[in-house]
Amino acid sequence: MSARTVVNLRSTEAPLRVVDISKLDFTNCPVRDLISQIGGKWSVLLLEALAQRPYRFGELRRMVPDISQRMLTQTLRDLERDGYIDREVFPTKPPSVEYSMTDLGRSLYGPLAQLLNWAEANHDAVRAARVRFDQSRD
Amino acid sequence: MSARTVVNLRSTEAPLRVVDISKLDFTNCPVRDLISQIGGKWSVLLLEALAQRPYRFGELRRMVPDISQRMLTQTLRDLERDGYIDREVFPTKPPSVEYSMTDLGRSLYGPLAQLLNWAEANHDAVRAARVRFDQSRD
DNA sequence: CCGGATCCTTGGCGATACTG
DNA sequence: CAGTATCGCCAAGGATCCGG
Repeated sequence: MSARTVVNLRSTEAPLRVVDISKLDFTNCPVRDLISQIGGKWSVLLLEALAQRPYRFGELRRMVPDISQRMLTQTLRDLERDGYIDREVFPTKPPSVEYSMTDLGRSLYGPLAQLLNWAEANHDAVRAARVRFDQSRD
Repeated sequence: MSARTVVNLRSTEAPLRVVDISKLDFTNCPVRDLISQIGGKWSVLLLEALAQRPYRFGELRRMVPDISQRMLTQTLRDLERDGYIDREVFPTKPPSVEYSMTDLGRSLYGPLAQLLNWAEANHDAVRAARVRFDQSRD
């Protein structure tokens, strides 16, 4: 494909994002890669918790009562693997493990928090749109 | 639960997000609600495309060759239902349908674009973290 | 050209039981 | 306390055919 459509998005204040539409093939795409990870059911919740301060495994488990032990372990491992959080084992008896955010994780949490704030601020608008849509199709 | 931990997150510049940990039960949570929607496999991609300019169904289909017709229809309907995009039918022959962003959609795309920019800027760091993690467990 | 209907596969996630 | 291992469900998503 020779012709490429490169568009520089502009809002009223600043360019938002430069996108090459023809390159959005999305095989091994960074955007897809990140979204699919934090799109998991518990990732954002755990990132929010650990953005506040470090927590131990059991603390997180109690804070999120409806998460299964399996998913807590798995989600924490995935976040650790991507470099967003650190895992430190204290050789106490019984052993305890503390999770904390890395610099990369805090860097992610900046733009992520903006999106979460948007979600809270506009939740009513979205729900109203849904009601309108559902009613208009009887 | 009487004792609540309300923390005001602060980076070096500004408060990022005020979170009440004990309220993060996440049943009917706006954050979960939005993330689970745009966390779909194609939502962000279509939002990016339509943030540039309106497109017709067939155009989107050609732009994203690996999406199935079914998922294109379904994702567009979900985005329309949430009020992010508009759908306009032109009674031509054969009929054509054009999709375009609403004001709400553009408002969402602001913070979303910031996150996507972060994803692109830090993709290498994340992939490096993964390699380190995988190698350290042999 | 657009999209609904149907069938099928995959993987995310929960539940439970078991170790160091 | 902090995991691991195993099983099974179910919704997301792909393939294909049909219909206006």
